[in-house]
Amino acid sequence: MFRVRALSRTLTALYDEELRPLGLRASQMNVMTAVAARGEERLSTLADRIALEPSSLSRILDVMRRNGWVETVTDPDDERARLVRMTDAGNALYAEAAPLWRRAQTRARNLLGREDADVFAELANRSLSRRAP
Amino acid sequence: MFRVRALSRTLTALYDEELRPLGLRASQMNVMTAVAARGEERLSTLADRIALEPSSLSRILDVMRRNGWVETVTDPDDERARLVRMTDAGNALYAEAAPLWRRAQTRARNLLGREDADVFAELANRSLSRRAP
DNA sequence: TGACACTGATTGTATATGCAACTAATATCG
DNA sequence: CGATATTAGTTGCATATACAATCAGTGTCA
Repeated sequence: MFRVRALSRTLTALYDEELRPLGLRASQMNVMTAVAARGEERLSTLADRIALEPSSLSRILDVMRRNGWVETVTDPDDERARLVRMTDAGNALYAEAAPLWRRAQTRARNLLGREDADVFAELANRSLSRRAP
Repeated sequence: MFRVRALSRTLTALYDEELRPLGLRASQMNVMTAVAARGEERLSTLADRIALEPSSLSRILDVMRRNGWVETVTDPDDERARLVRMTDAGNALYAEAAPLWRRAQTRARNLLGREDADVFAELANRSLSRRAP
């Protein structure tokens, strides 16, 4: 547990370092990747998909909205819900971030060891899908 | 990377939940375990050992000190340095936390899958020892 | 349809975390 | 020795994260 947390801190620092030139953080990249992949999506659905509490996601979106990378609109089908979507600026940034992200991935793989990284990803996938009964 | 972070959040929530009756958090348990294992130790050494920035550790220790679980004294051999040690209250709490911790461990192993958990721990160990060149 | 339960999101509060800047103390070098 | 570089911690600032409480819509059921 301590190990997973330490690894999480270490990897986050590594990715943050690579993304710093764009003023983007790992947590935001996480959200951005999810939004970019799905297009418009509800906050709660998104939160669930990336294993974040809605309240945490709400806070992260505040920052991203302030930076003009995403926007949130009220769902016309349910006025309680908010739909999250990328802005043009967000998409542009996302494209810029891709190579930096890949560089971070490479560094992370080197840190973990090339084969171990795959095993790791696989295990994490299984664990996370098993989560949330 | 997202997966490691998600797993870290998930596990942290699980451990926090078990430890909540004692008002203890996973991050604090991490520090407490390290201090209990080593006895008196410098903040910077401790920080390095658990892969935390000194500034982060400093903040965590503030809370723990406020709760009376640890104390920090100036190192007589180097007045810049601070030595961290457990208090009696801290040791008592640590003992109380042990069974809750074990319960959390069990739940975590079930979540990860018994064998996978071992592989995971092993991989994380290797990665972390490889860290910090 | 009107009261009440339920759901989606936000906000209050607290801790965690890290980088950069700063302070205090020690080490180093001319 | 004294100026300077280095090192140990702390603090300012910003973000991340979660739980609990709250607010605002929706749904349900008598």
